[in-house]
Amino acid sequence: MASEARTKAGGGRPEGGVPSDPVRDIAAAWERERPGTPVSSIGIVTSIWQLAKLFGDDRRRVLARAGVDTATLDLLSVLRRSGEPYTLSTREIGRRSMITAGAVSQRVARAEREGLVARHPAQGRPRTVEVTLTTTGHEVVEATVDQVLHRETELLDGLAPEKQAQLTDLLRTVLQDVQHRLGDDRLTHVGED
Amino acid sequence: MASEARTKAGGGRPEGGVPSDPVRDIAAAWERERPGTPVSSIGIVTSIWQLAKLFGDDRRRVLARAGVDTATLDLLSVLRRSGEPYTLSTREIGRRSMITAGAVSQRVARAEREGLVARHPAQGRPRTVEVTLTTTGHEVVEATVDQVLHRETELLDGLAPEKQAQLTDLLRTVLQDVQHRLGDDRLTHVGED
DNA sequence: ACTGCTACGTTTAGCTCTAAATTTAGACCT
DNA sequence: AGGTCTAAATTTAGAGCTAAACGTAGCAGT
Repeated sequence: MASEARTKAGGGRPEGGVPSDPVRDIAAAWERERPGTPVSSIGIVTSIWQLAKLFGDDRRRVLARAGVDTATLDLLSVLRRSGEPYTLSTREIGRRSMITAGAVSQRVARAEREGLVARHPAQGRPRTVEVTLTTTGHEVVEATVDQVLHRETELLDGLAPEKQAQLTDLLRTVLQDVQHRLGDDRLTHVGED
Repeated sequence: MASEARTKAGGGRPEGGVPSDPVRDIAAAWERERPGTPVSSIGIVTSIWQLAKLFGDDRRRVLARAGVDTATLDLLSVLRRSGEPYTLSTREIGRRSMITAGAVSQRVARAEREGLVARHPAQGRPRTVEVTLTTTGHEVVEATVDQVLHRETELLDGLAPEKQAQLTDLLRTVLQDVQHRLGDDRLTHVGED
């Protein structure tokens, strides 16, 4: 029992023996405990989940030093990237950041409180609110984005460029496929607005 | 402006033209707006992030129907997988689930309130608390795990088995590498205790 | 034996998210 | 014109998480 990540791989001791593989151990544990458990997705889903956690935690720490939080930087980045006049509807922000309308409202409210964005009703399109980057908000993006992206490039440095390209391709394929299967609704009305 | 995801790909309309690639568009937008921005990590990090979000949201919806939340199922699963006697220290739970000690305390408290786990001081090891699956907790795992894993297998069905294997391999490599670079501290004391 | 030290778990404050209820203001019928 | 519908944003309730402060209890050195 409790053989997971301990049996013979040495659980991380740097002795150069058999390389440990915690994710594979999870699938093996399910099969040992419940033969027939459908484990084939674990090697992909669990790795993705753990990588997202590692990258996310790291990004939070990097940004904390600059006094920003990840949710706010995400909002500012979406606006910055959209180009002049750095303005998007809240609806569009939600779609691009993959969060609910309520989350958009709260992100915008927080950022507005700090003077990073401004809100105003859209011309011609009723019931629509547009969000614009302020000068301060623009400055915050410029001061932090490179740091974050450069840091993440470093973290991936160990993987040969060729393999990085392979991985990028595979992930793009999976992402598109999964989006389709998850009823696509959040992505069908892209080209408009 | 706002050419992101709009320029010519048609933004998801199923017309069979140039396939849209929202992640690539993000890198392109940074380069257009801020030439020199280090965008090389985006194809990997952003895809991982979005996939984690899609899988996570979907899992939450699947589990909501069964009246469980993802954090609780994660706790129960770790215990279930560890095998008889379905018991782990809170420390070990935190390490395996990649969450802080405080988060473990809260997860365990919630699950204990619902009668899914029990807490008791460890024999022989002072200051250590062990958490055990109750019969009810065991039943909840059995009733839900297959559903979740099967669903995720389905979501990945579109990718040929060969490519799934390739992806699994690449992700394992990256995961190990990134963990090393992130000072490893959370993983060095694995085999012990 | 006494005094810090250290390793563990818990509690607290604050942030962020989702889902659901609520508000708001054009648009459509008759 | 007046009532209903609908599409948008916002607010609210509640779940989770992290970081940091706290409590606690063996242990080591003198």
